[in-house]
Amino acid sequence: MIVQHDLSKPVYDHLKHMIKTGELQPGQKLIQEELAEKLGVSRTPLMKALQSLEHEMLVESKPRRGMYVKNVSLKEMIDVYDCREGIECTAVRLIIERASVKEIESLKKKFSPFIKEKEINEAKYRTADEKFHDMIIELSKNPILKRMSDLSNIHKRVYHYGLLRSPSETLKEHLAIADAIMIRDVDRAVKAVQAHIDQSKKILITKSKEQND
Amino acid sequence: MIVQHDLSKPVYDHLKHMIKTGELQPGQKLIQEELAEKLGVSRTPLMKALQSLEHEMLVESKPRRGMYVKNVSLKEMIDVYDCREGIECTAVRLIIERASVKEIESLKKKFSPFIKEKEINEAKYRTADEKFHDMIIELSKNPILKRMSDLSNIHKRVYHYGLLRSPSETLKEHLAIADAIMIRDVDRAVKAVQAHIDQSKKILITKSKEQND
DNA sequence: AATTATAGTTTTGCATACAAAATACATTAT
DNA sequence: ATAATGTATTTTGTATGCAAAACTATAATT
Repeated sequence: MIVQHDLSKPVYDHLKHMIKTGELQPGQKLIQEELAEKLGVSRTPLMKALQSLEHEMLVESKPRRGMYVKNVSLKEMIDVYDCREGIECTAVRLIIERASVKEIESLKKKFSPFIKEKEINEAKYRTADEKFHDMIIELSKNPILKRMSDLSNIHKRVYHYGLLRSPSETLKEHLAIADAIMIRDVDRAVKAVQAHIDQSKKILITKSKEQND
Repeated sequence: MIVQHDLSKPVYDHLKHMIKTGELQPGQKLIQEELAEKLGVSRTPLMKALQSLEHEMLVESKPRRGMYVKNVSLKEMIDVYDCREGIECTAVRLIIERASVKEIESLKKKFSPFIKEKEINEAKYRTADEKFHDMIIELSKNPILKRMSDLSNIHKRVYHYGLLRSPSETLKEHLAIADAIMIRDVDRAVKAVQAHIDQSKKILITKSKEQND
């Protein structure tokens, strides 16, 4: 038997992946024994992993009823976007304060492959988008901010509602953020982040209104 | 035996209280069997509660070593303050957007008992201070922001470092925040929040520098 | 005397057993 | 046929058993 120091960690990673890929569908009930057997562990480390995912809002616990893959509503998604505005603005402030030129350059590089292209590969762009926002949090070098960001990781599932805006549209905004950070202009960077998030939020609000008709 | 739907909830509350009051001291190791017996439960619901507290950064887990009451460093406290700036600015934005006049008035009322007093009772003021900041989060009516705020609840333990600033000094700032929200002036409210937090952060940074000498 | 080795103890992390709650199913009554 | 009731099954939440890791204390070695 393999000696593991913390079985719940690989289980956590695996479950997260299964949720992200849709192998576990939103709303799906997670039967402990069944899942535990599938992953080859007992219910103890499985539950520990599920609790972590619950804290990240990827999983929902209904007491005495069970655990379910979280079904993210448009309302919640809007709430998440409101939060991210605060989180990312704080992050860019900190980056401008403490990140090196090299680090900031690596930020912009995330999008350089797309600048000259006419037809942007959506999947690739989406990955770059995610990494860009992740990197903003990383470069702020604030572990607590990172944890808060993880808490709203469900925002990455916004794609379940389809791509909100075209890459050509958001690419400009992403570059504007990176450029403002590069010249260490806090006000401009904050405004660029706010504009970027607000635009996407607007789409969500429109969709939300449509849904309620 | 009393029928409980979720034993870990009361255990969680109890532990949180024990940490807040200092019955469990920062840095103290939490021995599972010992604590479980003391609280009259088994290790299973105890561990569930401890994991929740770990996510809130009130408890720290060292793998294979055990759980410890978190010892908050000045560095971390500064990180928390940086985060709270983002969180609370977002909150006041949302409050101005969606809170009723009545709700906003209740915010300011938190400090009305202190306005005319010459000598402010520190303990009472501290409680009002906590409730004021809690209420800012509540009134934003964003459950995810609330969770993020809970994640940085350790900031409430800043008092371990002594009262950072005099009530007479911060009272003005608190009222300025409330007033700006009252007249629904976003820019002013945001600036008031930033000024308030930055002032306290400055003290922390000074203390931190002193410590490193 | 200080450091290392070793035996014994404690404590963690995982697996599992078990009772109570929730759910599914079948039987009866309307 | 539908609703209601009772029974069987599944599943959760808690307790507990057990092996391996970590810790402690004592003895051995330099």
